[in-house]
Amino acid sequence: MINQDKFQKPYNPQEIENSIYEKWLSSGYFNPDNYPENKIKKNKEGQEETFSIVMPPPNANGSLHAGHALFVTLQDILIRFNRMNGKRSLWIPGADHAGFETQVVYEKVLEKEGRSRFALSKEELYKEILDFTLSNKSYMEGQIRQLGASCDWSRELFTLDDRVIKTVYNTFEKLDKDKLLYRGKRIVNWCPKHQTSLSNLETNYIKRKDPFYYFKYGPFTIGTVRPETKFGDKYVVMHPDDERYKEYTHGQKITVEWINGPIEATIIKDKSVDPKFGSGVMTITPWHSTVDFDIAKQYDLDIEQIIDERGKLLPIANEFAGMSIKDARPKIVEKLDSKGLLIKVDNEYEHEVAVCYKCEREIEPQIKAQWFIKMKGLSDRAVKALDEKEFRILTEQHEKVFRHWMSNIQDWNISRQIVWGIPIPAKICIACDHGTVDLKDEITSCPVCSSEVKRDTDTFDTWFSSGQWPLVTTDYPNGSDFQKYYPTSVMETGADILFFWVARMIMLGLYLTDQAPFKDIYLHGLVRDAHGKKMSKSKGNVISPLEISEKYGTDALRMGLIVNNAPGVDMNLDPKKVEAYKKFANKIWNATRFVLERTLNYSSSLTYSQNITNSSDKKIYEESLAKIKEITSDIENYRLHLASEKIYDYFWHQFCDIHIENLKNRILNNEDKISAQATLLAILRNLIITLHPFMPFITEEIWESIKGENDDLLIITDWIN
RNA sequence: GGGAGAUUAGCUCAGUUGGUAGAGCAACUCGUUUACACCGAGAAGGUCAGAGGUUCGAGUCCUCUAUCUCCCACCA
Repeated sequence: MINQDKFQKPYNPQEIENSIYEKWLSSGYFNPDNYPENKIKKNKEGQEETFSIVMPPPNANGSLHAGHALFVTLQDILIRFNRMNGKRSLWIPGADHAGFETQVVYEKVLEKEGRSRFALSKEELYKEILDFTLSNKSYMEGQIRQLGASCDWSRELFTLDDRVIKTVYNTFEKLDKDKLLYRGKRIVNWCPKHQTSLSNLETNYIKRKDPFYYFKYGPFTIGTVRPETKFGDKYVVMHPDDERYKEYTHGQKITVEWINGPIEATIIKDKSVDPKFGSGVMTITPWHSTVDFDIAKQYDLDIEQIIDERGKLLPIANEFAGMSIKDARPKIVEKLDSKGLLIKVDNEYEHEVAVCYKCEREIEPQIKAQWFIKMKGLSDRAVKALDEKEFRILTEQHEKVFRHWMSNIQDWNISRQIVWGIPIPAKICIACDHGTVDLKDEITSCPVCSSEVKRDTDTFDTWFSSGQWPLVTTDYPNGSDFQKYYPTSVMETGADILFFWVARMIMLGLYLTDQAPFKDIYLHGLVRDAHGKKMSKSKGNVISPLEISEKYGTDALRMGLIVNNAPGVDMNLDPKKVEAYKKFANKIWNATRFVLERTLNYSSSLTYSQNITNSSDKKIYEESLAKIKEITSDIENYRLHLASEKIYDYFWHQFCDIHIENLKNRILNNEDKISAQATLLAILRNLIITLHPFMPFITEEIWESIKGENDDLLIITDWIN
């Protein structure tokens, strides 16, 4: 029976969205276990067809932003489409504790309250961040629901759940056994503010002009922007073929006057020095420079720490000890100048300095004992998998970037000196600093020197555990989901975390299962404001997807996010565009009302197309089916930006503007009326089905009024094929 | 230093395998005709950055130039 009362009022998304979502939830259809058996497609081998997506777990440390709204929309469209196409479709939601990211957010909270993380014990800090994260997590889940995500909440996983930790620990141990893990004293990117090491990906480079100083160093001239590191410089390096310095030999010792009096310097000849840069001579500071460290290691030179973890000079700096770099630099230059050792200053020197990607404080390279994963073999396997099409990257430009990064990969530092994360299960020798993997917490003495050991206090880089996300969410290695849904169908996420996350998931997935964790990779770009500007709080141009959704409706927001927004490229979100799709929702609503008013004598959907007898009606019906076929093919090939545009255009400018306009006169004038009515109803029904993945709320609401007696919810209704 | 990409209507962007350019917004004219003014009808707007080339045919493929954007990276 058709209920048309509700169509007397304009469409109001706020009134229906919550109840529709509740209806879906109580139907159980978000969970593929509840999929009606008779609808499931089987492949040639008689196996059920499945479709699966692992949701990139949003960081549980704030509200959802436009990027989240975009990925929810894209993934929900794919899931709904495949669900309607007879596949058991699983979308696994999650929440990310987001280690360093969240700790940084929480430190800002502390700062506002005038507190410091360093005044808290590790346990206290962990507890506070956990409470903060869990409350954000439930808030965030509500927002994902508001966006219409048809994910299976019964399978939701948090990145600190026991199942995750267990898998991560086993992987850590396996890497150790396979000799892909080592603990090494190496130069790491050290952030003096956050007091932790960072991976290369967590550093940015900013262009800066700094004074470049030339100093007299014995018979040589050396150049530097960092005089404060030069206290311990007792090696002077030049290219072996540099004619200017041929009188000096490798290993030769000379005495030079330096900052705090005369020192003995040793000549090193090494090809890494560029004779064309400056004077072609440099001194090295191995503790605080990667290049210098490599040279020092090669020739087995002494390595001395000059600057501590807080960015202050150590006792080696004599009268400057305890001073910060910033304060000390001009004073050191002054002293060198007064000793007649300053030759000149170039104030126009432009270079790039590494900074912490969160606080922009200059990275202070330090030598630290950290856990590293050898990446070369893992990356080779990933590239081979790509070559052999074990998975594909749908956007060509990203495939190129991926290959480039993979072939230049470096070992991965997975240790972080923060409390908010998964503790590294290892023991460290107090005497020799040797690290031993110890999942069961049973090792009490160092296997190398038998000395006492302590627990490693570091935690894993978040991305080490996230890198195993498709495994843990499908319950690797023995869960039935793992058998059924791994490898997943598609990984849809932001192009900005291609290296952070996608690359690591591929490498770890291949390492553990010999299968890439997903078949297709769909990457979306950044969501910018209406004029292509990056959204930022300071610019005040942040568009909250939840506000937009409340104002224009979730369906309109979803359309605004995807129509004509091509995969892989940055996209602009213009509220005016969303408004246009709010009008579209209203158009759909009114068109439905009109069609129902003129066709009330039809109540069973099954008879619709059978009553199309007029030959021109048949033709437009066939044309509508052809259009749907085209749209279907676009969705199957991830061209959602085209599919959404086509369904919009067809509904409005063909179905409404032309077909309804023409047929309504025939109905009024009683010319082949039944065929005209049947045509309108049949096309409307098919279009509502086709629109559903894009605009799930309004279509489900309309479906209630147009479905046949034997039809279930639209979410589970068969696609038009 | 290395890499990837962009340049199409006033603005923001589509254009899938090469076949005489499309959408939304803005602006213009007309229209309240009984689904819808959150509307309809109509008109306007582009030598597809520039120059060469391949082709019967190029926004689409190739080369170069200009401008812009992003990513990666241990040159003192």
